[in-house]
Amino acid sequence: MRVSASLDYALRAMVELAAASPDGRHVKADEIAARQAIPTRFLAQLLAELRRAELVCSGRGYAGGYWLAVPAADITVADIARVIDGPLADVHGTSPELFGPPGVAAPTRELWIAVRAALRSVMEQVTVADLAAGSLPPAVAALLDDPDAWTRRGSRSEADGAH
Amino acid sequence: MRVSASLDYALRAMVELAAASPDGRHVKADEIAARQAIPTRFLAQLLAELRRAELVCSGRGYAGGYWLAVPAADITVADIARVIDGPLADVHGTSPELFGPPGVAAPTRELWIAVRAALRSVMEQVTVADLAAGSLPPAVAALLDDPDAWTRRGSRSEADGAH
DNA sequence: ATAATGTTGATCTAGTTAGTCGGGAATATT
DNA sequence: AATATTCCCGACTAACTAGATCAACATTAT
Repeated sequence: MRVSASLDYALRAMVELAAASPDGRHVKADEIAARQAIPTRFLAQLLAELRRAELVCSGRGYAGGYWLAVPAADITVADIARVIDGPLADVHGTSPELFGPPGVAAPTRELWIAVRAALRSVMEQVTVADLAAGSLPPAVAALLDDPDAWTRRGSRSEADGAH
Repeated sequence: MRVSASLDYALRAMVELAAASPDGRHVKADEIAARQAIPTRFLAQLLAELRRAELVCSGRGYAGGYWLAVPAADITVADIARVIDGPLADVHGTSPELFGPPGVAAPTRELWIAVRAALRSVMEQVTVADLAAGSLPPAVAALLDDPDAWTRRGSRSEADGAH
């Protein structure tokens, strides 16, 4: 899974807005761009997409800026990903359930559906409120308990047992 | 997560080889291409990559073709994905654990690590032997029990409770 | 008015994806 | 030895996407 720059930027921007939302503050694009080291013009495009998707609101002029359109606890990472990157999972162009590999490879369809389900189990559970508060939901945080989760995996597995 | 044509093709080719492996049969590229509706020349490139990664072996001439270099039960989907597409997860260029988002967005790092862990929990568990046999490991098959896993998700969540 | 801010659409570059092609090298059959 | 069959390798292309920038315009508080 490749997390695009757009999604990373958009998510971080949303966390900034979530952090400001308890006070009802409006945050300017420039402010977010500076705090998160995001190219200003590029961020503006992303915020426009989020606005059209009605995840954020905006206002112009002196008191302008951006703020969340709904409570931070109601916006999941998956919501943002779908706005910015389209469907969570697709198998070279079609969605997994419409994908029909022939012959003996037919079960790869179930594989991709399972992958999507696994992805959803994280991305639909974590909200921008969680991220702004710095605490992931228990079911997700549990994935981080395994110290193995924090290490990069080599090209080939080393946990083959005897070989 | 976008599953590239390359990964889809390579995985299906590996399942074909796994299905032939109990008999020790060599399978020709053309044969796989025909059975799986994959462009022949393109498939040949992918098989060459898999050979360089020592997942398959090849031979030329009349009795030529491809066969698995190791038992099908030792080759996971993640192994193939890493050969064809590189690391399972990266956050616009760097691996999740090296990623250091500033300020209030810092916890997005843990998010991406959790996403990677979720991905691994499927892709490192399923082997090409499982796929060739048509039965996923119990822990993965459990993800498919929820009928929700089989449906596409709309742009916005409908499970908001009251709103 | 005017300065600050968001909005829109065009544009640009570099890289990736998906795929093709030609010619060569190895191997088994005849 | 000749030949048919198969894999091997590198170059090539066309289309698309990602990432980013810019100019001009619209809106709003002071």
